[in-house]
Amino acid sequence: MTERLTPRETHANLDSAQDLAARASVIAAANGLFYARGIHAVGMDELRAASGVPLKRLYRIFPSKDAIVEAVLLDWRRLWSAGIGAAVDAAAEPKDRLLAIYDFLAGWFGSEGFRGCAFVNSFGELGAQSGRVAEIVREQKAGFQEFVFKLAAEAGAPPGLGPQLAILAEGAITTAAISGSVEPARQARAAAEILIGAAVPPLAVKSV
Amino acid sequence: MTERLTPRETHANLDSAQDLAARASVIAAANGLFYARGIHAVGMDELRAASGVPLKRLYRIFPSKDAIVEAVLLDWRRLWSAGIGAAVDAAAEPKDRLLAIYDFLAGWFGSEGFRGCAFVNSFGELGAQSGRVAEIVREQKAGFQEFVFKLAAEAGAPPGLGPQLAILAEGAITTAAISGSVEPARQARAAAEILIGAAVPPLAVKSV
DNA sequence: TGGAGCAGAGAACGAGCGTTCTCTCCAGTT
DNA sequence: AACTGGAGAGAACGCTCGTTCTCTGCTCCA
Repeated sequence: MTERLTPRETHANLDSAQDLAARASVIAAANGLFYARGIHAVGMDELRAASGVPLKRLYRIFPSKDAIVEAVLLDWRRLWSAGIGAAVDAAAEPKDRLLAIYDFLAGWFGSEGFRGCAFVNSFGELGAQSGRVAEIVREQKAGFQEFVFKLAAEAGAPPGLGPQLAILAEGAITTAAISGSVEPARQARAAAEILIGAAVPPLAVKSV
Repeated sequence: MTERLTPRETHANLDSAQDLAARASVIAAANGLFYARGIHAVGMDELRAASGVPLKRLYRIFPSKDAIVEAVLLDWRRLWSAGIGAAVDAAAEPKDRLLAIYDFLAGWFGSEGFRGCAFVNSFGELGAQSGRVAEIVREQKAGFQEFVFKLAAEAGAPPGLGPQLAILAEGAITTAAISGSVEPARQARAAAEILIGAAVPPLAVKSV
């Protein structure tokens, strides 16, 4: 497994490591720029300047801008899953885990540079032209629906609750993005509490 | 008031009428093309071909493409208000008027060429670059919130219900656009029924 | 130490777009 | 009937952007 490498091979390996670092740098830069300003609005030269990766190397790592867009979408998916997963896992009770979604949203909406759902924005901008973008966005949204669905099931709710809570979250994101207010998160949370209460009668009622 | 016009003035007036017709034709064409494919993706030449209005006249009527975008956004607002207004007015009972929103959405989601909310799409594509676009979209969404708020008030609901129902509608639109399904309208409707029921206890309860 | 090859910087290229210009033709005036 | 003003068609212009190419210089092997 651990073979001897000639100096040239070592050099080649170092190149790969550099490529990996450059790749990460490009994705990080593109992530921020695409989210803040949209995808067409950010040119390759700006990406080069922001990432510090020369154009030549950039095109060696990614065959085209489309490939960068795809990589960034996948990175957004990873970040979103990690963020909301951590927020939900910080709660123990099934109902609190559901409500943690909206608390997570409130924090996000209030954060610097919040500009709505990156997937929805990309879909609006490129979904009609790029099948790959539309596909990734669909997968992301289906994954979130599934995530909420499972949390709802763990709370003992009937299957109808999951989609309702997911729609509330989606609507809160869009509304917050356009209005620039954090309120939609609280409003969605209040609605979710009512829907959860209606779907999962509290045990306390039975014991009374 | 009804002055005599020289033939040249008459001609000038006819020109104005032609401009009006051309304006309507351009907006109608742009409306369909922008919605289906996005705004950057549609060039002025395509707009000329689709509307039948020569480029020269087009630029006499609208100073720039941005002006066309703005006119189309205002047209979308008019169409949306008229559509949802008619749907709501077809119902008499306050609660039914609220629920009519989601039935209207179901019909829209199932219609040919549905691609989500034109305002949200435009906002995602241009909101970061064009302050005017962002402004119109914000106004449109604020207007819809107000519309739902008034309907909720007429149903005797506390002020919290309006935003919740608006968020549900918004979430349903986005979810339907990405998933391509009509289901979100039904799911949002079901959630709305529960929220309305919780906010406005039925009179029947009092009479029992 | 001489040479080979690759990296980086940035110019160059080609396509697409918004906008303007030119040329031709026709309607209406004198 | 000659002329003028404007309309239409489409070429042209200038700019941006994705992508590729060229040139310079450095680093690693013999």
